[in-house]
Amino acid sequence: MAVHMLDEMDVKILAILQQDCTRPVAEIGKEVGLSTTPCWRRIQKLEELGVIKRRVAVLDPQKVNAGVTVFISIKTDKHSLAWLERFHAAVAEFPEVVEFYRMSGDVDYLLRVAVPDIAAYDVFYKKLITEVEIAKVSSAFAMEEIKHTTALPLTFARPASEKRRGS
Amino acid sequence: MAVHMLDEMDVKILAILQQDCTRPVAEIGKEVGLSTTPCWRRIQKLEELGVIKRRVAVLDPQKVNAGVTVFISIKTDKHSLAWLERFHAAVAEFPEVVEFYRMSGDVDYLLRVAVPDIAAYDVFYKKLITEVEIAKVSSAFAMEEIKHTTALPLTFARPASEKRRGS
DNA sequence: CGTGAAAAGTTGGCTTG
DNA sequence: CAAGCCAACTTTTCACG
Repeated sequence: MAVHMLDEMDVKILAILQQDCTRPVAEIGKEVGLSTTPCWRRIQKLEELGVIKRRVAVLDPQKVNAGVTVFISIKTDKHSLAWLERFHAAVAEFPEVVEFYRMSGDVDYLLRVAVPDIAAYDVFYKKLITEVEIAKVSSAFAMEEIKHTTALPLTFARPASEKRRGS
Repeated sequence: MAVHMLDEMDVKILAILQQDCTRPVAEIGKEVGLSTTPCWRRIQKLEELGVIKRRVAVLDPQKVNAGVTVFISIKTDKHSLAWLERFHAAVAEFPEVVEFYRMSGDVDYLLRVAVPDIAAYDVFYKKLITEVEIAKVSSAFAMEEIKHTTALPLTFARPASEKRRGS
């Protein structure tokens, strides 16, 4: 699953695209020191390789009535594969569930849920525990979103052949 | 902070754009039953209103070497405003920190961190506790990312004037 | 809201270091 | 093989009815 080999140029391009994918290729090219075509071809390749998964609009949660963020920790006692699969599918179905992880440690699952308000959360919560029976649930509300970015940290992974050359 | 009034049409458009913002306006228009210009004008307005905050490329975490997700819970004992501000700013600075919330309940802060591997997490962790002194920290690793979307649930908030008309 | 045309950007063939 | 040039094509954007 490692990087299929991204060079510094790719990383620069990705950094820009993670910030704003509407910028014209020519402009991006200029910024990274490339003319349009080679820059465009790199972007194509990054898309083919699946490094760029998609391009999406990011909405303001407040303004679309999804401003309340709740983290739900779940412990379960069932561990059969069949149960797991149904559980995963059922939870992932809810559009309110925007993130859903299986965790190590004392909590089995962690979900982040986006809802309009506390009342809506209560409704969601009831739907959830009706649909899937789970041993222990606990909710924690976010009071303030201090940072929330879709931009992943881009560490430049030096190709193996340059391992010993240092930085 | 409420919605500045989105109708069903806006919601349809936003749903599409949250999924894929590269689709031509004409095509989106066709899908929602609108011709190019009015569809375009709606998108413009949604951008002006800040409902659409930005358009970004979503990358594959594995493929850019940021495939390990860790949640860090922090409790603090300091509560002066000055400390808070410095703390927020310092933590938000780290590119590895992709989400950062002030929470209610027994944990004060929750962060989601994206790193290449466990070793890199350790490096990050040390940087973090060096930079900001915090009372209690605990880390939980995500073993599996079952769902992770940037698409918020779009509940159609009916305008006040239609309150009593039902669905 | 629809039409239509100019401006902007994308895409890909062809050439060159 | 990777970069640059250039021209056809697609999409955006906007004035006007």
